[in-house]
Amino acid sequence: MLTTQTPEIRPFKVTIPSSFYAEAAGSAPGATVWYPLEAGRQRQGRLWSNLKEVCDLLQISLAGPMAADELLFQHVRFKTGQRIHTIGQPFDTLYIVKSGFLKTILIDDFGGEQVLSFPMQGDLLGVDGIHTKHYSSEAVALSDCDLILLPFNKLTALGRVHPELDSLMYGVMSRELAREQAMIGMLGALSAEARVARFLLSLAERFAHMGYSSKLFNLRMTRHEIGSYLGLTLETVSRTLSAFNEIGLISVDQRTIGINDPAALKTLRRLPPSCSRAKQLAAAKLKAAREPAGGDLDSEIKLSVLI
Amino acid sequence: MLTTQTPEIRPFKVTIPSSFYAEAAGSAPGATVWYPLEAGRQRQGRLWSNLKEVCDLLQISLAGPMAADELLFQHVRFKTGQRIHTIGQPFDTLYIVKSGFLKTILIDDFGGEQVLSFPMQGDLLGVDGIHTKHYSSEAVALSDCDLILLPFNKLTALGRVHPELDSLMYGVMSRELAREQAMIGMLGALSAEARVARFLLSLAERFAHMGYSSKLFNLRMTRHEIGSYLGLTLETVSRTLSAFNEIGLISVDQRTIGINDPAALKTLRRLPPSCSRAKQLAAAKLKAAREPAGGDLDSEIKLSVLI
DNA sequence: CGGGTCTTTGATTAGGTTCAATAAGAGTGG
DNA sequence: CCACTCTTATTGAACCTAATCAAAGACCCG
Repeated sequence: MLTTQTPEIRPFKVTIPSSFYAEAAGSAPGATVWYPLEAGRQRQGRLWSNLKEVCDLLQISLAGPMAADELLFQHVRFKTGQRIHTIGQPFDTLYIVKSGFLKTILIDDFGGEQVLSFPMQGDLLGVDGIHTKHYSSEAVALSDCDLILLPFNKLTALGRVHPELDSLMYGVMSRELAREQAMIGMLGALSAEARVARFLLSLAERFAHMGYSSKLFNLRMTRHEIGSYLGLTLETVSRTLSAFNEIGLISVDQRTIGINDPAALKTLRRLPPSCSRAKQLAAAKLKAAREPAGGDLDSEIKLSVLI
Repeated sequence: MLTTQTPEIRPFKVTIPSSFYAEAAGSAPGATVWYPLEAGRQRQGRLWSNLKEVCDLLQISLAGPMAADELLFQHVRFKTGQRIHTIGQPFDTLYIVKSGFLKTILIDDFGGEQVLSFPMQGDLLGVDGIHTKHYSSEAVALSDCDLILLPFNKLTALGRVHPELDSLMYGVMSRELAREQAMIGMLGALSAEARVARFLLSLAERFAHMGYSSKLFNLRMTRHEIGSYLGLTLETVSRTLSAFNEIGLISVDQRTIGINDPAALKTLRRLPPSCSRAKQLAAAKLKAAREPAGGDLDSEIKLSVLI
């Protein structure tokens, strides 16, 4: 299962040749330059980050004095649709999202993809690969992305020189774990509406933290991907969004979402019947139509409903 | 939310006074004795484990030579029903399960508990507390338990002396993360029957790994707890178990489970209609009764439905 | 413009929850 | 030891949420 090399056909291929990673082994810990940059590749934007930038990005405060600019971490860019890593691929590096939006997925026993998370700025990718030395999930760019490389063997080697790195990693992994626990809690206990509401709120919070508006933003993912993430179908997601829109909690226009009533979204457990009233009425009509008790009115209704 | 000190009344109280943990801070890294054992407490059984035992328990192979018996880890025993840690409690130590069975839970926005996992031999507890310095979940003993203490500040301090410890921790945390991802995948995608089937199989595997029978074992948790864990109601769990029993996949007698057809359980997606036949027949009857094409029966039914 | 994907909305159905009643243990105290 | 209670488990019936099936509209991109 873990050895699958994902024979599926995908829209894009990873453009970084494996040789790009090949030189990771065998250089001294603490070296300031890790990988020769391939000639002419991805020169736009900042290509390196120091430890401070990495910590800021991860929102982790590093105890003790930092190793300043001694440690540099290389960036890589991915275009929309590209895979960062695939299931079963040998694990060697972690990634921190500097900018852009991604999804991580699991391929279930037959072919269907299950969305696990939507990483964005400050999130860490690839942690699931440490244990088995193979990635157990797949990461795909939903927009053009700028990722910071954290080659894992380098990281552990550096951990011996700069122990604060290990603390940093513990913190990040623990946060990830707690986040997944919250996700499990949500999937286990909440209704469809509550899931969608919380999803929107969590997006809003994350956008706010990145300096974007928490009141108005664009979804980078499809309804299908949202549904997969929330354990719902795309139709249910769409309907729920429409319902929220109708009662004014949010404003929906395709992938543009306006958050109008965050408080209501936060406390929402089930949708007040006022909005599903139409549905209920229709159901009542049908019911009434099925039990005619004799009468012309009844037949009329039956017609209007059935035609 | 995280600051909740769990005001709920619980059947048991933690018997270890907080002063037991108070001396964790401020001792030298690498010390072989960490905590004074309270006089007369829990002397039965082995009280200390060395690093090798810990690694064996965690099923993690430690690269490089081990620090032999220099590092000793203290055990603590908990009785059935006791809480190991609660939500919001300051984080200071990790626990490895040496023997016994537990559950970890989340308390959702109103009071209901959501089961996150059923830790047993070799599992690690408390990792979710590292990031915020407060446990974000609660662990409860489902049977008498023997846990190994891993005071976290000691662990990080020791990591500087014995870097293999950090690798060990990365591996364990990564495994935990991958496990939770699989859980999310399951909750998002599988039917009730498939969830129960997988749950039984995973229990069987874990029992087998501990040297117990994978064909016959006792559940340590209630139907309610299983349901919470799987995102189902206790009734659904009970019914599914009964259905599996009826078609011979398993044998159920209260909490004693016999696994008869592991292969079928593994590949099961939805239950073959043969077993829900009774349900279908009943439904068909009702349907037939509801559409009698005119007659006295109609009014009768209407009455019974509307009143 | 046309073909693709994505989204919305409707109608129907099925799987799972809820409510309810009963039964079986386990523990407690007389 | 038995009656009593409390928790846990089983089973039935009705209801309801969300999935499924289906069709049409919106958007994007070559």
